[in-house]
Amino acid sequence: MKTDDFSLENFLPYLLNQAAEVSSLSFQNVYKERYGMLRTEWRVLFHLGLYGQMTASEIGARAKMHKTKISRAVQRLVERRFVSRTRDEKDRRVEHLRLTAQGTAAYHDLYAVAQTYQDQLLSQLETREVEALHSALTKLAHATPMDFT
Amino acid sequence: MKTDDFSLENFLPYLLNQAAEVSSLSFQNVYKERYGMLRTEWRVLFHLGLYGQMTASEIGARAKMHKTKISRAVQRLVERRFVSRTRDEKDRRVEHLRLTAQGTAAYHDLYAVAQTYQDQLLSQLETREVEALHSALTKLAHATPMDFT
DNA sequence: GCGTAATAGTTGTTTTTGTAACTAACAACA
DNA sequence: TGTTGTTAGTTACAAAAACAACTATTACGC
Repeated sequence: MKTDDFSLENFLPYLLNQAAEVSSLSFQNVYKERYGMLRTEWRVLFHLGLYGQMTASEIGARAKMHKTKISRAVQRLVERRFVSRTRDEKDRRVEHLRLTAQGTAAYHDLYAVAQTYQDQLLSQLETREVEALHSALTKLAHATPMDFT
Repeated sequence: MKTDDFSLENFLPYLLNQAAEVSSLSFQNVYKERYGMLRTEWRVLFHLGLYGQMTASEIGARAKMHKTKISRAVQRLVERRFVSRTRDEKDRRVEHLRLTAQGTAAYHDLYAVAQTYQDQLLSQLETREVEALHSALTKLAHATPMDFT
């Protein structure tokens, strides 16, 4: 399908960024105000909440976040007692991360908010839009970058 | 429609951000390498290219960009002779921005790239996905933020 | 007109991110 | 073993974004 009426408003990267920004904002306010977290920290928290114990690399691979981002996010989460780290016995380069009790509480709280929020977001859309949106975004998020140079 | 299988991978803000990041990257490389532009600058350029002469405020309103971002983007674009500014005669607070010849050339070049890029992106999707994606993103991008506090 | 508020845009300072270089630990293999 | 390469994670520095305070100009109410 060729784009004939190309303009800024339907340039996909632009539109995606705008939609992402707008739809992230309200949730961002919650984890920021309640727990003083940044986006990177919230992501790490959710990964640990959903998948249990993980290493920084594993989180990075799954979330497509650079390791320095994760390193700093983990550092702050540890400082604030949301996450604990333990060195691996076999391979002493590796650190296992897990939520503390406080981290788990925060996770559960934010999880509930996220779910409510998601429902509100999706209620603005029709069922067929939701389905197509989901599959389209998943494809795009996993697409390999193209080379234009 | 209630979300029952809620997880990180289908949390809309998260998914949107990932898709936006991935799909922006390749195009970002082009305007960065060819013209040394940042995302904010590229956006301003495209607004001026598409809509002709505009003021900074008008661009801000349309692109939902904060005025400081625009101010600095314009500053750099003017320095590099992509954009020219002229004070309004009636209201001397206002500046009218427009592309220079060089700016227009860059715009046309990037416009072509964007169009090709868009076609490649959309070719990964099915027609019904493209349509639903577009309408869903437009709705989300213009939705009013919710309050959770 | 005069004081106050509003608007357009800029500047300064602090956070956050990006990039690259780094340390520490392990692996592979001559 | 010892040398080379790889991987996990950190740190340091530069680039960019966010936020607040600022100047200049116009609008408004009286």
